[in-house]
Amino acid sequence: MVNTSELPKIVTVCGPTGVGKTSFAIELAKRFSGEIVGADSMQIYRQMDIGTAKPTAAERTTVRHHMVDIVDPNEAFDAAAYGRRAHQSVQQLLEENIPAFVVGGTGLYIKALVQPLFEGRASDREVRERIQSRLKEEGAAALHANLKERDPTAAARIHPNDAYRIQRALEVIETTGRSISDLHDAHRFSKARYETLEIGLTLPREQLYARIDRRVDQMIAAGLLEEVRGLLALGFDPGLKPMQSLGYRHMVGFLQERTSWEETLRTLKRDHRRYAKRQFTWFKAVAGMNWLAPDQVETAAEMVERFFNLR
RNA sequence: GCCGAGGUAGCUCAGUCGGUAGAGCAGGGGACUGAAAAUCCCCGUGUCGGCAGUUCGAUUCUGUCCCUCGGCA
Repeated sequence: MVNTSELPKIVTVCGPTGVGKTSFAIELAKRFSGEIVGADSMQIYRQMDIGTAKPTAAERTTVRHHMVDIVDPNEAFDAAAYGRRAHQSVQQLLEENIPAFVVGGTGLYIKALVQPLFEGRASDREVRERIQSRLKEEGAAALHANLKERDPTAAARIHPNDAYRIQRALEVIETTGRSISDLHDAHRFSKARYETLEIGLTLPREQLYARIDRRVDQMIAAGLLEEVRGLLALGFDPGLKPMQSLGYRHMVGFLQERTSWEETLRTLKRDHRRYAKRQFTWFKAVAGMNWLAPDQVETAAEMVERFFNLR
């Protein structure tokens, strides 16, 4: 058993898209004169505001936000980079004695902050491109078969259709000379950087889905289509990672006349719902999660007080 | 009121020459260690509109009632 009492304390607030994390967290952080560290894989991108439901300028004046608007859409970024940079932000807050509230819906990012990922190395472009072209030519099944020879444990864990993970496993072998399964087995998320109070926001499925539908309509009304048109005009390629995310890929599909407007809205809402469901699956598996409704700020505040031993 | 068509999974429908049923969409569950708003896996029991009759057995045939949609009055 790891003694966590020595670790610095932070509060995390997570939950599915559209549940109301932003206003909840701002209200909570305000009471403790804390600051927010975003844990959202899309809000990190500048110029992508409407589709990512980024906190407004006013909200960010009320409570200072970190890890939002930190890279351009065409810059490389990933969970490990997030873990490093978010850790720096939190360190700084701790030094200044400011309570840190890590808020967002990207489970892997929160994990990468609290329990750093295994020591690997970002795959260099050459290796990644080589594997990608092999994937294109030979297909996922062939690469899976190849992985089975080089790292049978990983091959057993990864489904033959899961092209991304097959690719990653091969990358790790080529960049580190070791198998990803060995590295994982040695790592196992055994060390934590912080002691956390984990708050998960939830709502009955029906209510959440109604909120999501409404929120998508609001994004459209706020000019999501124009935002995407602007990004394209600035030269950002539709193939860029953030351009493949919810909302952005849908607007691109419409602009390229692949889908009607009606179909675009339908799939956009549907895909948001499916995303929310996947987030639930992730967060449900987090041990020690304290589930609350988004209007239970009061309860959350009491939990935070106890957590920080403020009374 | 009469004539016609139909009432089967949340929605749109298929089907059973009588042995209690299946697709698409929607939805649900799960995985997740440097692309994670990504990627991947698994999941279809529903008074076959109600009641009665025929039958060993009816969602399937017959009768009747209810409802929906057309057309005619």
